[in-house]
Amino acid sequence: MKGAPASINDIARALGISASTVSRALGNHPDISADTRSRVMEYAKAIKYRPNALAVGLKHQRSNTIGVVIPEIIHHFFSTIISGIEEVAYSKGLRVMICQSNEDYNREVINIRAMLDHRVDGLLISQSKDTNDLSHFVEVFESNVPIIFFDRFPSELETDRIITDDFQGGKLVTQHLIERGCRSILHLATSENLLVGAERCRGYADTIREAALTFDPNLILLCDTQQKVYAAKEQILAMAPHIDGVFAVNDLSAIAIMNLLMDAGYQIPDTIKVAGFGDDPIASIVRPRLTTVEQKGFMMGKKAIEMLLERIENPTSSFVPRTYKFQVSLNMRDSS
Amino acid sequence: MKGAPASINDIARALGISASTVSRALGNHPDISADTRSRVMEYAKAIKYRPNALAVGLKHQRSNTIGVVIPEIIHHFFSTIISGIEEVAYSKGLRVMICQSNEDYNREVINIRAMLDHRVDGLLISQSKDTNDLSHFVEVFESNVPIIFFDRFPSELETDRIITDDFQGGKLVTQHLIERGCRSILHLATSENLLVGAERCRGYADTIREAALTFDPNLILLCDTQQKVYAAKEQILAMAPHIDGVFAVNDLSAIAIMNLLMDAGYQIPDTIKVAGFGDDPIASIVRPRLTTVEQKGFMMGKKAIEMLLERIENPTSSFVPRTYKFQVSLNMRDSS
DNA sequence: GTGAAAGCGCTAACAT
DNA sequence: ATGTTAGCGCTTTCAC
Repeated sequence: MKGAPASINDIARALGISASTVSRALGNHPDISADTRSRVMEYAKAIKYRPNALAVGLKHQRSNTIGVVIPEIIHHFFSTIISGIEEVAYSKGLRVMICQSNEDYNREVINIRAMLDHRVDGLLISQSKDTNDLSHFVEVFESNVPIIFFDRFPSELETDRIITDDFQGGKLVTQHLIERGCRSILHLATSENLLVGAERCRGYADTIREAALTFDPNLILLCDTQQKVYAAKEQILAMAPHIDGVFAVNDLSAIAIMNLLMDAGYQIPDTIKVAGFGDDPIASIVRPRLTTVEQKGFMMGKKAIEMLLERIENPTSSFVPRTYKFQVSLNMRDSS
Repeated sequence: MKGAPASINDIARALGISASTVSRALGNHPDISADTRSRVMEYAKAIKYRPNALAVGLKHQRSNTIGVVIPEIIHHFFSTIISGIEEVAYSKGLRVMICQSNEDYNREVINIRAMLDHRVDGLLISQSKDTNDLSHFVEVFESNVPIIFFDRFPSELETDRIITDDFQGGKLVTQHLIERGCRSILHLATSENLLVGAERCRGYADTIREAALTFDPNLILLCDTQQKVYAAKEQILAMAPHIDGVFAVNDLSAIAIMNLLMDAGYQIPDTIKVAGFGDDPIASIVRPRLTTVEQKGFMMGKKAIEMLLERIENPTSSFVPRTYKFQVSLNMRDSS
C-alpha cells in the first residue's frame, strides 16, 4: 500500500548495488554474475517490481506498442481484424492500443495524434467514412511512423494496404444471383467516398453488363444501414414488384430489406433473392439464412500487423508501397 | 522526413531561448510575454511539434490514459459501454486504452500488467469468464491505481462496481412469461462462476417459486452460446414437448433456441414463448422479434468512468467501496 | 563483474 | 519575464 511503484533505484538501494547492475541483471546481461542476478531477480519478484513502460519507451524512443484506429468496434468484421492483430501482437510481446473513430473525421485525427504522441511504433488504420482531408495521414508519413491501411484506405495516397477484393466480391454475388435466374437486381450501395463500397458496386455493374442485362442506374440505392433501409421503405416497396434480386453492400442492410420485403408479403428466395456482403455471424442466424460474401477478417488482421512489423524492422529509405489483396468467397445460403 | 520528432529543445535552440520558456509558452503560463508566446506557438505549429506523451507521463507520474479491459469487444453490450466511456474521456481529453481478454485468464493478467506498466491513471475492468485467481486484481489495489469493475466483478473483493440489476432482470422476464401463460419455463444459464448469470438465474428461480409453480432444476441448462445450444439439440428437443417458455441468459442463445425450436416445427410464440437478455440489436432484427431485457450499456460506461475519475481525483486513504446498480426494463416483442 | 555518468523529453522549483 | 538545475525511471557507453 505504498505510493509510487518500486523503481530500479529502490532495488539498487536495498541490495547495495548500482542501478545499472540491477538493470543489467533484470535484462539478463551476460556480464552479470549468477549470484547478483538471482539476488536481483528474487528481490524484484518479492516487491513485485514492474518496469515503467514510459521510462523504457522514452529511453528507447519506441513504446513497444502499435496503434489501431478503426471506424467502429461493433462491426464484426473489424472485431475479427482486431483479433487477428492481437494474435500476432501477443505472441511477440507487443502492446496494442485500440481506438475507434466512430466514423468521425475529428475523432480520427485526435486518435491518430494521440497515438503519435505516445510514440507508437506503428499504426494500423481503417479510415472513417467521412474522412476527406488527408493531412493527418500525411503527418504520419512525415513523422516516419510506419502505417498500414486495412480495408478502407485513401486512394490518393501511396500507402501499404491490406484489402479485400471487393470488386470480385461484387461480381461473385451478382453472377450468383443471375445464375439463380435474377434479371433485375437492386443494389443497396454505400456512401460514394467509401472505396470498398464503390468497388462492390463496380463488380455489380460490370457483371450486369457482361451478362448483357440492361444496366439501370435507378436500381442503385444509397442505403447502407438498417435505419436507411427502413427510411427508404416506400421507395423500395414501389420498386419491389419490378425486381427479382437484391445485392446489399453489407449484411445488416441485406437483412433489413429482407425483413421489409417479407413483411410486405414477398417470398424470399422464391419471389426475390437477396444476398449481402461480409458474412456477419447474424447472416447464418436470420431466417432465411443469408447468402453473403465471406471476408477474411482474422487473416487480414494478421497480415496487416505482420506487414507493419516488417516495415518497422526495415525502415528503408526507398519506400515502395505494397498492396495485399485478400480473395473472397461466396457463402450460399437460403436467401438466394 | 526527418528522424526523431521535434522536441522542446529543438524549438528552444531555434528560437534562442531556454527549454523551460518554451515549455511555459506552450502551456500558456501567465509569466510568459505575449511576444515570446506567439513566437513559440508559431514555430511549434510550423514544425508540427507534438509533445512526447511518454516524457510528460514520466515527469508527471501519470499518463492521462485510462485502461479498459473487457472480455470481448464483439459483444454489443461491451461495445456500447466502451462508447459511453469514450464519450466522457474525449470530453476531458483523456486517452482510452482498450484491451480484450478474450475470456482468457492469462490474457487478462497480461493486459492488466501492461496497463499498470504504462502507468494508466485508472482501470475499468469487466472480468473474464474463467478468472478465479484474483491476485492480479489485488496487485492493482496494492499499486494504488484506482479500479472500477463494470458488469462482471469478483464478489470476493471489496471494490467499486457498476452493475446491472440482473436479479431484477431475471424476475422481469420470468414474471412476463408467467403472465403470458407459461407454466414450465426452461432456463438457458451461463457458467456458474459468472455472477451476472447466477443472478439472472436466481431471479428466474425466485419468481417461479413466488408464482407457486414447481421449480424443477432439470429445467436449467448450462448453455450460453449458439454453439452450445446446437450441441444440446437432442436434449432440448427431448424437453421441448414439456415446456411452454424459455428464458435464455443472453440474446444469442435465445435466438439459437428459437431457430432450433422453429426448425423442429414449434410455433413461437404460440406453442413456446422465448425471451432473452441484453437487447442486442439482433433481437429486433430476427423474426419473430425477440422479447428481451434492456441493459443501459452506454450509461453504465459513462458512470463507470465518472466514478473512476472521482477516485483518481480524490485518492482518499479511507476507501469505502461503492456499488452503482442500473435498473433494467423489459422490451416486449413478438417472441413471447 | 560492476559503477558512474549522461541523456531520452519534459516540467517545476528556484534563481535572477 | 526568463534561465538554470534537477529529476521522473531507465539504459548504455565508458571507466575500472
